[in-house]
Parts: sequence; structure tokens; C-alpha cells
Amino acid sequence: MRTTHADDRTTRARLRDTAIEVFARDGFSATVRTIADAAGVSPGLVIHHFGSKEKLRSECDDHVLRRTREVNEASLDVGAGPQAFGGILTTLDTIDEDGPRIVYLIRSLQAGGDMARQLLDHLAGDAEATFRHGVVTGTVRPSRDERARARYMVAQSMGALLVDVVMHPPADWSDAGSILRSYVDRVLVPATEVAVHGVMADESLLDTVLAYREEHDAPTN
Amino acid sequence: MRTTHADDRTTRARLRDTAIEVFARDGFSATVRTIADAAGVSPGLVIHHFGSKEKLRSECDDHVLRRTREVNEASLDVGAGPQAFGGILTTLDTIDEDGPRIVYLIRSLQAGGDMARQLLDHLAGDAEATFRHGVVTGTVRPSRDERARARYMVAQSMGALLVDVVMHPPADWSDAGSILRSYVDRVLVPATEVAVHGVMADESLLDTVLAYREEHDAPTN
DNA sequence: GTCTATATAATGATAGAC
DNA sequence: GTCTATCATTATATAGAC
Repeated sequence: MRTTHADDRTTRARLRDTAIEVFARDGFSATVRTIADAAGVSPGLVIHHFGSKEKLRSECDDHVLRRTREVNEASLDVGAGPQAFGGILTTLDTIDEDGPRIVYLIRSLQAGGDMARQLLDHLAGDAEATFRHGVVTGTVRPSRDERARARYMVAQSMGALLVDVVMHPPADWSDAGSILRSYVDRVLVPATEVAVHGVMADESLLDTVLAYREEHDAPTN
Repeated sequence: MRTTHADDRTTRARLRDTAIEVFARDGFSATVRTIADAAGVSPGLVIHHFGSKEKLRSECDDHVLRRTREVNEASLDVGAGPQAFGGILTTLDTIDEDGPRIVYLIRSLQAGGDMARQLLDHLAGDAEATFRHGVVTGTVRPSRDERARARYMVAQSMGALLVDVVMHPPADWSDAGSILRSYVDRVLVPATEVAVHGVMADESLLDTVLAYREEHDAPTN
């Protein structure tokens, strides 16, 4: 923000967007050289603009996170049904314009780190709000611990996507639409079944677990 | 297997076990030097035994996978209740003897690759068998697609663990027991709630999704 | 079997010309 | 702003002595 030349910003932004694409395509072990090649510039220029690879990565993180927050905020009003999939169904509509961003998010979740944690916190907050609203409306079952459930559901749905990607490695990491569509195709029915009915027919299991917890550890409340 | 000296095996095994520990503790980017240091030998010796870092990694994979299959097979008879957690509750009993193996598995799942895929296939097969049995017994609800549900449940439960580790990074990756215990502590109640009752109170959601699928794509059956 | 050099390759980062 | 060297570091892997 302290750069003297006004043209800087445009180049920085272009470089940053290219970096996001390459990170999404090749993973975070992608080299500065690869990014520079993809942008049609020299490796030195990339470092010249961002100081280091780490700072470049950090700027990609910030940008992706910021845009994701914007998009999520905009789509929060829309549908309350598909949130069991972490907003994937909503995402599929706009997938073509910012596919790299979505894949970048997947890779961040997989790689861990601070940015992933912030993203998850954000998603968990949204989920909790949505669930609480659903409980009031009557579409969602109440939970003994709304906060814990929301976090668990986010972990479950995001995690299922991560593991699915391991089970079925995308032939082309550049095609976010294809990745998400094939995932939804595989899980839509079982996920809905489980979300609506659960898996266990024996309801006493819940009592068993609650009793187990009561005696092994002090309850969180 | 074509080594001339009989003593080789002991050293190889010791080196391999050390590598598993270091990979578990530091991740797969751990260097040959670190592994050699941990084993109290020179980096050259490690390469001398395994040919390359990649082959060492491969041997660690094979060993961990083989032992995991053995353990799972042995514990399949025991309890049918906790399988929603991917056998974690069963695992917690023997956690002290082979903690590194468990953490190695987590890191493999996170890193992806062939070994993770084999592991997931194996888990999915076990889960499907357990679920089918549960359906007959009456403890598990039937599904429209048992195979897809089993795979989804494995992805969900393993993935939830992966994401939880990102949300709450372990202070000490060497302490598998602590990692798993804190995870179970966080999710036991919400996971059981969801497994028993599901989340959605509105049962019509399932019909909506099934109808959606009917018109957007040919059913898998 | 094991160690001590050392070769080799890749990568992030710097310096200075243009 | 951008490029062309070039450096410094790090890691795997090799070679040969013991």
C-alpha cells in the first residue's frame, strides 16, 4: 500500500491471480518459477513485487478468504436447504467464474494452517446461525450443543469432500466444476438420507453415549 | 528380499520404524537426515538400505497398511456401535503401543496418494459389511445404496477428523492418544445425535433431492 | 554395514543492467 | 517495472574408505 507507482497494483493483482490459479492447479509446492512462467514474467519480478514466496502466498490467502466471505454473505439469504454440503450446491452456479478460488480453498483445507482455520471458523459461525434459524423455523432438529454440532457438521461436510478427492483424484485440478459435480453426484443421495434420518435405527445408542460421557468426563455445559 | 546379509532385515526394520515415527511427527516433508539422526545413523546408510527416500516411504506405507488391516480384522468382531467414528473408540484402547501408526495414517489421508486410497477402500469395504449386518440385525437403517452410503460415511468420519486436526492443531504430534481423545471429546455427543436422528426435521427434503436427481441425471441404479 | 566426503539438482532470493 | 545473471541454501543420492 506504500508503493509509489499506481500501475503497480494492476501487475500485483495479475500476478496474485495467476499465483492462485497455479497454487490451485499444482498445490502449494508450486515454485515461484512456475508461477512466473504462467504469468509470462521472470521469477525475479514475482519476488520483486511480493518480497518472498511466503508473502505472495499470504496475499493469495487474504484475497481468497475475503472474496469467499463476500460470496458466502451474499448467498446466506438464498437457500437454507443445501447447507449440509457446505454451500456446494449454491457454489455450483457461479463455479465457472471463480473455479480456482474454490480449488484453492480445498487445497488450503488440506494443507492446514492459519488461513484454513479462519475459513473453518467462518463457516462454523455461518452454519450455527443457519441451524439456529432452522430450529426456530422447525426445519432443523434442536441439538444439546448447537455450537458443537455446527462445528462438527462443518468438519464432516468439508472433510467428506477432502477425502472424496483422495478417493477419486481429479484428472484436471483446473476444472473445479467437474470436481464438485462428480462429488455431489456421488454423495447427494446418501448425504441426504443421513441428514434426514441418521444411520442408526436404535435410538438408545444416544442414551448409551450420553451415559458413557457422564461417567468418563465432566459435561461441557 | 535379495539382500545377501541376514542381519540386514533387523536394521531395515529398525530404520523403517524410526522413519514411520518421524513421518508421523514431522509430516512427509521430513528429510532423510532427520530420520537418520533419529535412528542414530548417517543419512548415507538410510539411502544404502532403501535405495531412495521414495522407496523408504513406500516401505513405510506397506508396513502401516498391513498392520492396520491386521488390527482392523481382529477388532471387526468386537463392537458394532462405534463404527461411526471409523473405529476410533476401538483404537483408543491400543493407542499407546502403536500411536505412530495412527498418526501416520492421518498424515497419509491428508497427503493423499495411493496408500490413502487403498486404506479408504479397505475401510469402506469393512463399513459396508458392518452396515449390511446392522440392517439385518435392525440396528442400522437401510439405505437406497448401501455401497454409496458406506463410502460416504467413511469419507465423512475420516474427513471430520482431518478437519478437526486443522481446526485444533495438536501441540504434540507424537501423542496420538491425546489427539484422538481430544477429538472424541469434541464430537462424541454431536456425532451421536446426528448418527441417531439426523439433522433435518423436515423429511420432505429427501423427496425433494430424489426428485431433483431424477430430472437432472440418470439414477446410478 | 557403516561412515565421510562429495556430486548434483532444485529452489528461493539478490544485484545490477536496461 | 522488468529482465538476466548469479548466489546461497537445502536435499537427495553417489563413491569410496574403513
